[in-house]
Order: sequence, then C-alpha cells, then structure tokens
Amino acid sequence: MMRNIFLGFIRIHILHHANEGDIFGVWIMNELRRHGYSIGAGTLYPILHSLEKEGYLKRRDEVVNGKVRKYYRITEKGVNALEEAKPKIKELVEEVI
Amino acid sequence: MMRNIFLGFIRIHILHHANEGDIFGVWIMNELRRHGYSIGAGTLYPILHSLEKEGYLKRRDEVVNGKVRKYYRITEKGVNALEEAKPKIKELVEEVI
DNA sequence: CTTTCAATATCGTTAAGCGATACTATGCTA
DNA sequence: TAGCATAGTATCGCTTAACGATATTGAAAG
Repeated sequence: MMRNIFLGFIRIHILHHANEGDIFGVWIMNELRRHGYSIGAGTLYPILHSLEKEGYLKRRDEVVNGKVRKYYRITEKGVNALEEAKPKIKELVEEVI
Repeated sequence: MMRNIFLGFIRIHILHHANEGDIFGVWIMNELRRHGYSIGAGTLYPILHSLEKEGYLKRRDEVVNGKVRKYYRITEKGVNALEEAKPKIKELVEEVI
C-alpha cells in the first residue's frame, strides 16, 4: 500500500533533491533508506536515465576518491515540472488528509 | 510525471471514499474524471478486486434501475490502513512541498 | 424469450519494478 | 607499470502492474 505511493513519488523526490544540490545514485538510495524507504539499483538508475533523457536532469561526471560519480542537477525544465506538480499533489493529498 | 503520482494514490483515494459511503466502479471513474484524472476499467476493477481480496473493502451486490451494481465499503482493516497511511503520506509530501 | 442497457469482468499487450550480477575507472601497493 | 580492491553505475531476465479493447452479466421492458 505505502510502497505504491512511495514509488509514485520517487521522481518528485529526486527532482526536489536535485533542485537543492548535486545528487548521485548511491546518495539517493541512502537518503531514502534514512526515511524508511528503499529502492534498488535496478529501479533507480533507469529512472535517473529517463529523467535525464527527458530533460529534467543534467549529468556531470566527476572523480571522487578515485571513483567516478555521475552527479545530477535539475534543469530549467525540471524546475518547471516540479513547480507545476506541487499544487496538484497538494490538491490530491488534501482531499484525503 | 503526474500520472505516476496519481496512480500511486488511487488505492488511498478509493479507501477514502469507501470510508465516507458506498462506492462502485463507474462512480469512482466519474469522480476521478471530475478531478481531471482518468482511469480505465481495465485498471480500476482489478484494483477493486485486490482491495477486496486483501480485506480492505467488502462488497455488496444490489440492483439499481434493473442493473446489478457492486457496492464497496471500507472494512475495519481498511480504516486502519488508511489511518496508518495518512501520517506517512503527510511526511512524504511535506518534505517536498 | 428476445432485446436493451449500465455496469462489471477479463484478455493480450505494453510498460515498470526489481534482484542479481556484471562492468567501469581510478588509486593504491609493491 | 601490472595487479588488485573498491565505490559507484549499468543492465539482464523475470515478475508484476497498467491499460485499451472487447466480452459478459443480469434485471427489466416489450
């Protein structure tokens, strides 16, 4: 029951965090686990790729501690999508809560 | 983007309405359309069936205008699930909004 | 007993989620 | 400079969910 909702929300959460700073796959997985949710790599990475492909995120490769990380940051299009989504989500949630 | 979120929410919406009164398939479809969302029969009915099977809803058949309707109403288990879900949803949404 | 109609049900296809496993590129060690 | 260890990313194959389209149901009307 909650898993569905969480999954529906995951793209919004990703955009939200990518709006506040640079994020990367493993960081997101940890962040979500901190909040009691978990997502596998096989789910997360395809989502990141599609968000990038659709222009909501942009990618920047960087070497950190000798390992390559793919940092993602929100784009203008992503910001717009996020801002458009917020009131709709609010409406959707407030009816029930 | 919004479709995902809406779909994640649909079970909660169904439970919510089934908590306020008797509901049935077509009514739900219309109710959602009023709010700007749509769901096909091929998606909705399997969801209703599974919610019933898992004990969140109970069904009652009734004849209305010479047609058989399957009315659904929330169960005790459904009420519990709904009440448990609310604060989690709130938390999930408030971080982003 | 045939037709009509609102409503429900399901079939076959497409898309999404997921665990498991493999890959990549760098720094470290010697 | 060859070899190894490791964080992080990528993808394969399977399972489950969403969906449009089409079929089925059963009471009532004629």
